[in-house]
Amino acid sequence: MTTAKARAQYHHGDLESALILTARKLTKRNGVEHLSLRQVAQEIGVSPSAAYHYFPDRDSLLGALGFSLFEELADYQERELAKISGSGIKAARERFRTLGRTYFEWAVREPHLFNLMFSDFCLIESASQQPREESRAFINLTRALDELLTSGAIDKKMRPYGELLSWSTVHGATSLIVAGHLESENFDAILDGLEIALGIRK
Amino acid sequence: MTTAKARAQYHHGDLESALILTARKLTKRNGVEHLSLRQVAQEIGVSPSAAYHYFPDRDSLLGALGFSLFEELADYQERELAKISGSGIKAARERFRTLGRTYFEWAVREPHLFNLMFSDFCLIESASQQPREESRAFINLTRALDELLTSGAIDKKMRPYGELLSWSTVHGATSLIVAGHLESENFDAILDGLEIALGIRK
DNA sequence: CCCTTATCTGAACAATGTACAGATAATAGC
DNA sequence: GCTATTATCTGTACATTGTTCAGATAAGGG
Repeated sequence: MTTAKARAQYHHGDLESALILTARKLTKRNGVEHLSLRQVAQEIGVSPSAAYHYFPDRDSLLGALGFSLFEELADYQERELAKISGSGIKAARERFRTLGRTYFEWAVREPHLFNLMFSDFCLIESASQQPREESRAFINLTRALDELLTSGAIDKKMRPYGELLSWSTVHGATSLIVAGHLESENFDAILDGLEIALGIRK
Repeated sequence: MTTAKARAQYHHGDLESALILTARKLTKRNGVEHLSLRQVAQEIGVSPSAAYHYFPDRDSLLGALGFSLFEELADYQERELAKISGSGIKAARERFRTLGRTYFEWAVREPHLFNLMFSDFCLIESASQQPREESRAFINLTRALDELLTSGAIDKKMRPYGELLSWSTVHGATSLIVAGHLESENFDAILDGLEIALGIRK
């Protein structure tokens, strides 16, 4: 068994993960525009060319990072969901709101990473991935809406619009706030409006 | 009077506009990531340094371009609005829908330019500008919602959420579609959902 | 122990953003 | 109409970037 330290000099051990992780750190700090492959390599202590054994180009590294961020967001959402117990109307509504709130909170906490997720770099990546309807975040949203329906907390007429309307509204409000076109304080009001719009009873 | 052609050699005449216009052309084609100041200068037939007499840096040029795009979008929306005459419920509803539809159409036609508008480059620019509530697009939206209210076509209870909910939903759906996370076909359904949500009567 | 293979280095190239000294043209004062 | 001032643009230079490729280095199987 060789320790990580022993092979630290020439063979890194897990350079691919290190590249993504370091790219995450630098993108978080400086934004996608200012992320350079060379800086990532230097931070790890490896030559710039080394990265090209794992990614064909810079865009591809950013794509891989972007994909991992969708998982990260879903993880966070599910951790927060897990804190809510019960199965009544109140719990169903709280779960729905938590999905929106966590989406927003995550984006505000990591605006540069959020921008990456919905930039051109994640286009090819997401195309080769499963359709968005099968993503974990989308499945959780569907579950929350179904729960609202079965517990009678949502307007039946509005249920078919549930996923698309919720996602669009939450994503839109979040994007506008992150982009500086809307104040943070407005988010709760928008979420209130969405709930009323869907006919969600208190 | 000196013609533009006469001074074409050394003094360009209106280099500032030319820089923005050419930046628009190249960004439209290649996206913000691949826009280079040098290419813009070369396309105009001017040295790279010349640009620095009008913009302190590349980001600033992109910011100026971004600002002009908000005007461009508002122009397009107002041109489309002007095609709708009358003042009944039907006209009011049509005007509201037109605002959403044009927002989306413009973004789909110019995805690279749309991305620029909501990127980091337009942060400082928009901060020094008037608050978003006074932008032309926002004023038009407020007018459309007021018209829906006075003609009795919208749920009074929903009116306070009108602007924020509409803008967030339309912007969100548009962003998700432009970013490749949602199919274009979904937009009309989302707009339908928004109308029902706001209690807009047919 | 050697030899194949995966992994990384080093040097090189073109392109980029940006700074700055100097050239060129327009303009104002006489 | 001449000259001095000013705005505008060029040319050169530098550090940094993405990317390529030949070769060095280490790991692991025979």
